[in-house]
Amino acid sequence: MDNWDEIRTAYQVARVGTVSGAAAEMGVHHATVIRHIDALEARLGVKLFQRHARGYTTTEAGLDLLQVAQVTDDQFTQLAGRIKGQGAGVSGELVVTSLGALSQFLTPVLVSFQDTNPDIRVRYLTGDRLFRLEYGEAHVAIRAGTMPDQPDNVVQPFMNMRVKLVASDAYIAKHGLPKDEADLVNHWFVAQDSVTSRAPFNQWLRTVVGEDRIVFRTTGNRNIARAVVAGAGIGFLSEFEMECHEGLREVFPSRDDWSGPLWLVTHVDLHRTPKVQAVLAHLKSAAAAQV
Amino acid sequence: MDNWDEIRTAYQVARVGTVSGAAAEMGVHHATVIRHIDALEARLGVKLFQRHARGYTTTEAGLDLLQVAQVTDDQFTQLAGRIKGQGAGVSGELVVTSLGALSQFLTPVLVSFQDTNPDIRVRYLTGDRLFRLEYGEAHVAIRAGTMPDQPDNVVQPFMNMRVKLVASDAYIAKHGLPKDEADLVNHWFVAQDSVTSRAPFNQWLRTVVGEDRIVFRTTGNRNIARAVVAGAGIGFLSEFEMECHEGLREVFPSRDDWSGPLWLVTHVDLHRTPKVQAVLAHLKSAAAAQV
DNA sequence: CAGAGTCCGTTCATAAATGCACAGGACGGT
DNA sequence: ACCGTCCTGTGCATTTATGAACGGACTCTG
Repeated sequence: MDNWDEIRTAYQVARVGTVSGAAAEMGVHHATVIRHIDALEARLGVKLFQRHARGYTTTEAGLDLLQVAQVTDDQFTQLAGRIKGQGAGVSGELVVTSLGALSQFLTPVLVSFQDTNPDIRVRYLTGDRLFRLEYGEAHVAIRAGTMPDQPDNVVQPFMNMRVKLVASDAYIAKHGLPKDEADLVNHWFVAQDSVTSRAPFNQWLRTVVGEDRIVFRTTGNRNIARAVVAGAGIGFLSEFEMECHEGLREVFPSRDDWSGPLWLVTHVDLHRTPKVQAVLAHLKSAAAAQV
Repeated sequence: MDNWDEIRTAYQVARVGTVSGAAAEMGVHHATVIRHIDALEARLGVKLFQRHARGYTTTEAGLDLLQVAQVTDDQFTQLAGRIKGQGAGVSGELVVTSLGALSQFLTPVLVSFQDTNPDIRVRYLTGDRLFRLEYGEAHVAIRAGTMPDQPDNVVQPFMNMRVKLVASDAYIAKHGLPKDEADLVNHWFVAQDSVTSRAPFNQWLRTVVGEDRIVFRTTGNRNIARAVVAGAGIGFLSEFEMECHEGLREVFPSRDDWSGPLWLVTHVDLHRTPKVQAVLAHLKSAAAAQV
């Protein structure tokens, strides 16, 4: 049973009772209606209507079709209403993904967004795996590093992820503070496990101190923070992450070339929707307040 | 929400996940699928899918459409099955209409037809008003008189409605039996109220005896029979009607030119269906058994 | 009984949807 | 790293569906 348009035509004829009336209802020529009915009946092998000069009368099969198509028409109308309304309002699911390092900052922001938009259901995804916008896995992604330039993505600058070079009180008691930048080579460091990390502060660290000075490598910012707290060495931590650990002290003033930009990335198909626009505005105002 | 075919296309894309797959499923070119989706999204103002090189992923709106259209597809499939099967089998309603005079003969025939086809629901309509085949009011009509020649009707000879000239015992006791045809002018008659009746026996009666000899006119064969039983005069009764009244005797041998032919009439749209064919065969075999 | 108003059905010109071919991009296996 | 495969997207030729117009039949009403 393909060709749903013919069913719709037959439905209108059954409802109105005449070919002309159905044609006017649908805004097409009555010859089109006749052709649709003829084609549908030929395919089914059963007459749906009895033709006479006063109009078309349904047979039993036509009556059956009328009842089924009536339900379909109602459901499609409701569907159209839902879909159109859904595009307009700020409701439904909102999926945001980011680096795990940002959860400390993003979570309260998203909670307050949900608070001002009660119809929103937030899903905040962080993970090793990159959640891909083009597969519909997220509405908004927050990416770090160089500006993404995927063709289907809309990219906006978000904020700078400022990092600080910190050490625990235990480490300082044992090794002291670095006197200046040149003194760093005499200290021990905690860093990302991936040697090829393209984060600017990691690249800076690789150029300033040798690889052999990095005595503790691990995956994930959370583990790095734990290692620094435990006194394994000096490490880069985001300012958000510092706040939730005790006994950490900045060992060196922040340099501008450590901080990498963060990008708000949305898929072009979703970018214009009010929902995405609302969350983007909320995120940007939160970023402005942060500075 | 017009253009149900585009909904169907979107449904297939949502189900399969790729434009190419949906196109193959529907037997059309994938460019057609893309155009349908674009048109539907433009009309709704909302993206139904996120496009990427690996296929199409549903948005929330697309998922909603998928669920609604899934139901629709099921219902249309079931509908097609019902309609096709209904054309094939002998079931559902069967509407037969005839002169009221034939009910004595037709009713048991139709009962036995329903007995051998338990899925049939018989509606046997008799009435003053002519039930019209072209409006779908009946599947089969039994008509008397000259052969109907409406263009959309299929006409078959059915049987001869034989009538007998009868009188009640009470009448015979009072007026005696007519000796021969010429003696009829000395008797009294019961006949149809409509002077213009074109039934052959009525025309014969009008030529043989004068109008003044018809002392009792009424409408409907049933009332004529009652009048004859009551002794109002001699009258024409069908052989079926004679059987259900006591004290009636034939006063004159039947003439061939009294009997008018009966016709089985069906609408051309319904004539080829097994249901109509089955009841036609049943009626004709019953007529053959009658003779 | 006649005329006006509807409605269906068919033919031909036109507009619209479809199919085709090709290009470009992404992914996976070798 | 390269090649093959599968996917989407677009311009152009063609088929298909649609629209316009006319004729015929019926019904209702005055």
